[in-house]
Amino acid sequence: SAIRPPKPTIPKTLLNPNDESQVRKVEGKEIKFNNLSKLYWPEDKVTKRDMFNYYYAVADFILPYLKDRPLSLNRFPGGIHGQSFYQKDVKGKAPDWAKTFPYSTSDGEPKEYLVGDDVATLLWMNTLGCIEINPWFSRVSSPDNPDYCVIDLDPDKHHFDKVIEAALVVKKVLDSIDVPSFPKTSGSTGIHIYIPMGGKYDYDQSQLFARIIVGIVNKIIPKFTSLERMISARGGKMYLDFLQNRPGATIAGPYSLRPKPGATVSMPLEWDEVKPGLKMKDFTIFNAIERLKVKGDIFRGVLGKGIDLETAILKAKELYP
DNA sequence: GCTGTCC
DNA sequence: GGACAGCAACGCCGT
DNA sequence: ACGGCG
Ligand SMILES: [Mn+2]
Ligand SMILES: [Mn+2]
Repeated sequence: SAIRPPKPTIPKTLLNPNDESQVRKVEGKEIKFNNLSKLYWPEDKVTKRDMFNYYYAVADFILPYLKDRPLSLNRFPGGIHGQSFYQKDVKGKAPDWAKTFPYSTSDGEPKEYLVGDDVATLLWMNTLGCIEINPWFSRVSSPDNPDYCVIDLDPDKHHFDKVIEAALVVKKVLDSIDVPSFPKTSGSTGIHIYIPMGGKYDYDQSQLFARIIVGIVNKIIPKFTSLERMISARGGKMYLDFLQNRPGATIAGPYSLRPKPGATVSMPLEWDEVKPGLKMKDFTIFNAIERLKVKGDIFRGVLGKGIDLETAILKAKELYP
């Protein structure tokens, strides 16, 4: 029979429930785990140890979405209510076995992103206080060509039910032009809708496509959605964020924990689950693993064959002149 | 959260 | 060992 | 040149 990738499995927990500091070899790579009883989500009594055990358990499911992607680190060393900060440059700081991706900022300083690879890299990133995972939309082998386009629904003050309503309009528009789409909760307030691009186009083209789609959606539901970047110009409406499709920009990836009360997870959904009654807190560190056991990874189409942009844009122009 | 420095 | 200080994004675009 | 934005 054909060789196929091994089915994802869920291992036993990595860390014992007692010791505050533990050292483990993960696939031959040594990682130190400290302050394991620190309450990262105090309201939910979820500790840093729980976070490591979660990511270790779901690693098989998450890693395809991290492998070969530069990672923006969003660090919460003091837990979800502590001071947080971003970090991109890990030059000279990552373990020697970790992969990195060189880049330079406008001032010309040579720097290096951490690059997603294996479970050791994932857990080392977690030791820095990275609760959530923010991977690029493209991989180092082709950094200018995203694997997917994202439509990011940012509700501001709107109820989650309105996000669901907007998501279903996005779905209807994409269906009408025969473009596949994959929704997930953000774990914070919104919904992310991914469209597979297959690395065939660049970020400008991907963003232009997202702009076309949200333009159509906004024409259908102008009363509560906006395309304005400036918050003050949105008039309290939900932001249909297409600008996130640009080099170096990120959103929390699938199965990522979020630094929010409830210890929510950015959870991939079936479209038939996107309906009134769906709640952000339906998916948390407490039930995500059980759901993965039952449903498996329902998001992999995102990394599959990309759409044909010319055909899709033509159909859109035809149907929505 | 980690590293290096200083006592 | 313990107490510290220092350090940890980025580019676009409107004004 | 600065600040808002994600
Ligand atoms: Mn968002
Ligand atoms: Mn956004």
